[in-house]
Amino acid sequence: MLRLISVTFPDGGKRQFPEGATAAGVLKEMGRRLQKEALGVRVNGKTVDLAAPLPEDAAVEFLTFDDEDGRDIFRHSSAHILAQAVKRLFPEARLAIGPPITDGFYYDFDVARPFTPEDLERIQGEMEQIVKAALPISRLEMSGDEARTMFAAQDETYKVEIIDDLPPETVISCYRQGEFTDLCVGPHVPDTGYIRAFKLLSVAGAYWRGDERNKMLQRIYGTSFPKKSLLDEHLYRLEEAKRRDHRRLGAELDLFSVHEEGPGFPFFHPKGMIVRNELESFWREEHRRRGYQEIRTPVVLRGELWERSGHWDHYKENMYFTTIDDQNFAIKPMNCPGCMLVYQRRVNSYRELPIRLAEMGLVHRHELSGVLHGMMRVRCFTQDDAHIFCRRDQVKDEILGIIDLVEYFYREVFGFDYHVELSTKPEKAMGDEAIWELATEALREALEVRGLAYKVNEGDGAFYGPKIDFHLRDSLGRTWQCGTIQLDFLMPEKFDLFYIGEDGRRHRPVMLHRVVFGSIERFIAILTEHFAGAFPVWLAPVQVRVIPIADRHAGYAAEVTGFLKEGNVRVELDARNEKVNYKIREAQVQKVPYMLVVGDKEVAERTVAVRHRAGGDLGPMTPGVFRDRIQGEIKNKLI
RNA sequence: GCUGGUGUAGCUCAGUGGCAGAGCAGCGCACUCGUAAUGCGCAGGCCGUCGGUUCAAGUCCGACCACCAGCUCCA
Repeated sequence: MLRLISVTFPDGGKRQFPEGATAAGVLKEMGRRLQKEALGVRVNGKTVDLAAPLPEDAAVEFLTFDDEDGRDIFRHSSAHILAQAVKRLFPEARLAIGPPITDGFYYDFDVARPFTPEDLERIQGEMEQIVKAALPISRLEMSGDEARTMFAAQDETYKVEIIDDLPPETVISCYRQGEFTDLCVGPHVPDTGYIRAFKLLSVAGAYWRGDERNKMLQRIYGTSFPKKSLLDEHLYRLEEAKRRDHRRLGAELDLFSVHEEGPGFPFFHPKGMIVRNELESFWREEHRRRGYQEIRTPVVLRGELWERSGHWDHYKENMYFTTIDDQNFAIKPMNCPGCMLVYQRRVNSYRELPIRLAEMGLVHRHELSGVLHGMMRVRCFTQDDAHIFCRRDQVKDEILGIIDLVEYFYREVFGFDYHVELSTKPEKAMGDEAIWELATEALREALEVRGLAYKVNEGDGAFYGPKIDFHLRDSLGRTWQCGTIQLDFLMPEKFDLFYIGEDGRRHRPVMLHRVVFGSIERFIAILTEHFAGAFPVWLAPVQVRVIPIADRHAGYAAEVTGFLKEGNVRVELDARNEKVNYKIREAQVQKVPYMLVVGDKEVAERTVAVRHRAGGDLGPMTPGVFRDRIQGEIKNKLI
């Protein structure tokens, strides 16, 4: 008598299948489209191979390339094909790890000689053979001992190391395709023929287990898709992203530059300064409104101060030093110690707390040469810093206030998408466990109260305290830390800060470090990429370009230009002897929001023909109506 | 800092041992024009830097510098 098992589908439907049925078997009863597209299956919440036998009561959900888990299975199988190809061409290569990543996959190899671009082509060719052969992929399970023996026999030392790190009783799974077997939890697609379209993109060094003390392995990056058209689309998107790159746009729009003469020390051009100044004045206005007072502290301060603050012990690798009158001075890498001196200049009362001291502080940090990246990662930058000194019972409200401020900036004013991380105590830290615990919990609680989703970033806090980080995305999807809130019980201790309480006694304040933009440089880079250079009108270096059609219209055009200038609009007159098409093209390329074309008709009717960079021809308007319109957009910071 | 790649005109790029090139931008002249590039002309180079090989180096070799991708690190 054949036993039956019950299978439940995502739509709630149930069906019976004979015991031992697999998802692949079930799939045969489903639509043809799904049969073709299913890559794996989620059974009772766990993703497994299509070939895995189903349990008695199975809620199944087939995974395709449209599901994140489906994509991961697909890319993971792609990585195995890469490893197989490499082992065929370079039998002495040792395998490390090869996971799926957001837009593709990679595999790390230990090889005697780094891969060349020509090697990559050969590997790509070999992978094509493997795909063409459509080798069935099967799962093997064994004990840790068996697995260790097998991989040791193949001299796969990294695999052995991974196995040794697993609890001894773990059942080890491997996946085999043709002559190639890899240690892997899976799941995988049924055969190598599924990986129809793929491309190896680059090779780079990567440390084993991400630790720079370990050996550097060779990592090959690739991407793969079930259809060639999707691959082509992806490659096209990468090209498009390059057009949004802030380094390219920074030069094209004449915003900023970096030169060999100052690696990592960016130059701001007149147009870049307009964006910067607009951001700063908006920032000042908003901070005044929220009870901050602005200060400015020196860039160079005595070495002793940095010993007291703990920077000498924990941060000196990143600092620049100098000598003045035979005495040791440091260029500030952070603004906090200077700000402490300002707090300490007088005795503060509990009535004054919280004291919020803000500073657009220029800091210099020695970053490793290999990490410099346009304006995103530089060696000198301006932090929109603030240090808040408060009583313990005020901490939570202060944190909430900062979160509110960051959300207002990011979401409402700029329309950014961002994610939040909670960074905990790093290896190199000051202070004891208990104080870190207290500080970390305070931050966590604020996030919970606020209902913000966050991920925990273990060991990534500052040396003086844990932090909440706000990350923004660049055009290629890489994320950059911008805003941060850091809770610090230690620095006030080091500097013996106090306030006089209601009881007339001295009490220790708590200090919060925070930035909203993070650094003006990085923020402008993110802004540039986010808007692809087409800044909102309030930030646009040139808001309007007036374009007379022929010489005889220049007088009226100048009149219109003057009228707008008086209304505080950043306007340029393009009176060059060029065709309208030419001038419009150039204004478009420069992403100028508004172009005002004036010819015979406009002169006669005292109007301007308005063209918007995205909206096209908006028709005629009087200069007055246009000015009201653009001033409204500027005032409301319309995105 | 590490691994790989790349440095030629302001920008994008040709030039694989034998006279340094093109397009765009710039400048000049003509055209006076209606919503994304008018035509003609002229200029513009320490071929990243330093050293080596060679009769001869943009080209081959070495070191360094900068940039690009990634790793590690970070606002």
